[in-house]
Amino acid sequence: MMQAGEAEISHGTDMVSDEAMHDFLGYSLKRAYMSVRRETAGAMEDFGLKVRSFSALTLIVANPGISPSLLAEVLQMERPNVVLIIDELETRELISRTRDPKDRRRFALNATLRGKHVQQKTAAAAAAREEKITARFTAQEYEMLKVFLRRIGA
Amino acid sequence: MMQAGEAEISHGTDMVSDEAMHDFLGYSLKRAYMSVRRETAGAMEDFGLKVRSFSALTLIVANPGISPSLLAEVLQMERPNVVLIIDELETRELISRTRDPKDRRRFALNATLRGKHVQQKTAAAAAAREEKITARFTAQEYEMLKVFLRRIGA
DNA sequence: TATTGTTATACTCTATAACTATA
DNA sequence: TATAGTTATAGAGTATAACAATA
Repeated sequence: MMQAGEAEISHGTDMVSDEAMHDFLGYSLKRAYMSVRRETAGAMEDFGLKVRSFSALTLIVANPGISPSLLAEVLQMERPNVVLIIDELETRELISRTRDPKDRRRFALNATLRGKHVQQKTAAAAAAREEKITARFTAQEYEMLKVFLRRIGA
Repeated sequence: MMQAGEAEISHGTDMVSDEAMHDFLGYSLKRAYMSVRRETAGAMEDFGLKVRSFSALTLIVANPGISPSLLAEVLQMERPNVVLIIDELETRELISRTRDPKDRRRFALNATLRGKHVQQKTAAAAAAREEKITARFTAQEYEMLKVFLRRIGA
């Protein structure tokens, strides 16, 4: 069954659609995710951040003193990849890396004043872009959607 | 605000959470997508298919005679990448590639009998895995979720 | 012994440029 | 001149193995 707004592509006399794949929740989720990402990634790049750098910076702002290992766990990334992101954020002086005196293996990550500013600006720009999409929902629908997504997500 | 089921990770006396990122729809969508994908990717690999090979095979089964270019457009992939997937499916004799006599630049892609069988088995296995997750929803909730996702997706 | 951070590396996925054959 | 399919390649993003410092 065809749904309003679905892209159909002509194919001889017929139409081609991806309807068969929409039987899978994963496919619908990916399409939705990619659609939102296309919007927000642009906003983040305007401030020199990739999506994952912005995610890391946001979590460091929200969780001052977090260690790289915890950050990797929360973001569901491997430790070596987190190191690269932290390097980038530190080079741009958006965060600082200081030894934890209680456990000298660990680093405590903290956003600099500049980092906090960049995070705020970028978050506002990304949120504005998301509103292009979330405007398609009533407040009640949007709340339901968020609840549903968090019921699925790890 | 913390929500039921959210992962919290201890961090000194505090807890670390990714709550700040859930302000962004894109983040919640990605978490949900990755969660479903982890389930279904395993099922597909059991039948020797990657997620994208399965998607291509499914669309070829559903749209007999589709061309590589149309397949790329529907799957939102670049043409060169589709060629690799088609090569793989053809080598495994799951699809056939025949010249379109009306436009000899084009190929018509069709699933072989074997390809149709593999697609059915894989789809059933993937659907069974998705049910682990969709069981968290009432039928009504699940229908709403699908409608919401298609309202977002391209 | 185990863990944190790190380095180097490999693998997958995706994107771009340029070619050929057909139109 | 434009399009379909292809090739080669480059760039992200992600994953694994192994090491030094610390616990």
